[in-house]
Amino acid sequence: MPNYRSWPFAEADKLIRRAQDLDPAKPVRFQTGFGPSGLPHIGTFAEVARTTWVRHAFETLAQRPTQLIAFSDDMDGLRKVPLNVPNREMLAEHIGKPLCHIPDPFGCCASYSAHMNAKLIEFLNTYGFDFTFQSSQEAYARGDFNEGLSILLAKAEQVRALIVPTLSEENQEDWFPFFPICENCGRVYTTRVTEYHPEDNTLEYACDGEVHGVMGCGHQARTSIFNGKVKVGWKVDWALRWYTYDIAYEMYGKDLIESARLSSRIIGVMGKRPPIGMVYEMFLDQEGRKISKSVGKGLTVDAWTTYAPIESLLYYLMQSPTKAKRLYWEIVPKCVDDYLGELRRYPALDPEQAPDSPAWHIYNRGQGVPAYGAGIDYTTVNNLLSALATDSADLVIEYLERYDPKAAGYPEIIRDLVDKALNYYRDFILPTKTYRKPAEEERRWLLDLRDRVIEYDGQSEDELQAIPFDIARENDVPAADFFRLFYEVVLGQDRGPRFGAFTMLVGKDKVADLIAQRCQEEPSGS
RNA sequence: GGGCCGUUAGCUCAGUUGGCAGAGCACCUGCCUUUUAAGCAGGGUGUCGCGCGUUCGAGUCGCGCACGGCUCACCA
Repeated sequence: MPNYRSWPFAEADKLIRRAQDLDPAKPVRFQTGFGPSGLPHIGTFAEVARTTWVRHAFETLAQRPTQLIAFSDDMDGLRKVPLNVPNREMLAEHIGKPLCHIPDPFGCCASYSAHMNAKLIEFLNTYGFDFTFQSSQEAYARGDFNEGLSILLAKAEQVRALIVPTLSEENQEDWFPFFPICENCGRVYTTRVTEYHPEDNTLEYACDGEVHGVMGCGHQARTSIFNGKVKVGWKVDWALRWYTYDIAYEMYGKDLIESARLSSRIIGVMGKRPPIGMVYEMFLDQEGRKISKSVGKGLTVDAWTTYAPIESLLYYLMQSPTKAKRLYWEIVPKCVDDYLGELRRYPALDPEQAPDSPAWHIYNRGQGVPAYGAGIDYTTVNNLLSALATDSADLVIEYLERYDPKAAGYPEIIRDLVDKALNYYRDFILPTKTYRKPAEEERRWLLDLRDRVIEYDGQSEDELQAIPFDIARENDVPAADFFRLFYEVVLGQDRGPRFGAFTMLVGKDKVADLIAQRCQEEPSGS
């Protein structure tokens, strides 16, 4: 078997050993988890993308079927109201209740978590990930966890012995792995287990706690632990999912290292082994701070894919997942160019080397890696765009194909680059353009330029290029100053393309119109 | 205090199994008799954070240390 070095294969190797004693008839399960209290963000995207790459590497090496479960913790209670959602006063009334039992603050779905789950599914589908969505609430209600819950209740003291030492002193005494949902007020964070009965899988609770200023209702009852009447606490929940679905692989951020360690010991108590785990680093913003889920700091997936090809984002996520990386716009162009470099290199790789190329992973195990032999890169397109000061993709592409005839051979990639660069130009460059008003003398020179361009009836770029030089010489103006005048007044910037080539491609009439338009505006602004 | 990551050119960072230290940007010089050029050609004396070790050979491997950052030490 070939010895691939890229990290998804290294992970797959570990998983192969882990999966040896699993039922070969069943798919090997991968999991990613989400907290539906907020909207999906780049961390979510990264986790699914990276897990998918390990999954594909594993399938390639092991030739076994796999499944990726995207698990949503929608039974978790609402602890505090997020800052970035509407109807916050309504939500405040529901603090302490499971997210799946709280109305949708956006008003369109059956519940708060249903809204977030729908967003998550939509988000992942947009990028074509293959996954099986699983709601925690549905899994509890359906009884998926009943067997595991029964074991946990029987071994509650052992679980307590693992968790309690990690808690603050005031929480140690009352802590119990199970969190009953109060059948009276519906809250899960205000209940306290008072007795438990492993022999019939029930427990007794009192709803007399407090969460963020909200008091329990005082209700007391005895309830079954099955079918969603009771959930288990966080680290126990994680172990329960691993146990129930035989999860063989799950990656997580470094902030969950300690949690994963505890969950691993809990599943050990339950009698199974934890999945292979991989720790990835957090994403940081430009100042090196962790990107928050609730605040829109740093670059979003949406922003990246609006202004650059999505493959460049995947390429970025492929690079060293265990290294903290700052995420801000300035890194994107380099990523795009590096990604294009991978495409250029790919066809020449030996079949044995190809699976270690980022392109192989990004394009579904090397299926459909597009050819790219042009020299055009994203930086080129951006520079050209700012020189041309145009919003016409066709014009830009014409220029590119003149510059590098090979570009015509890869129309899809070129078109995507231009479209994305144009989006960036429109949103960030164009609004900052300032068109200088010409002085009276300058205005005459420019109108002279316009007239001579209209009169010229040849097809020579060089002859067109000679016109501004003639005008500059005749009026005793340095050529460089005259060109800058043209750019500042007509294009709203201090640099630009060669006049001759620009005029030929844009069209004489269009250039003449632009000049006339800018020169007509009176200095007084009347 | 536990854990994780980092420290390589002015800046941002590559450096794959140990084998002559790299890229982009920035900056400088020159060129096309015709731009302040999406242009071309040149331009790098780097304590690879420090020390010790392994090795014929270490940016790379091992141990120790320093500095910076993040994360957990509430809760899920």
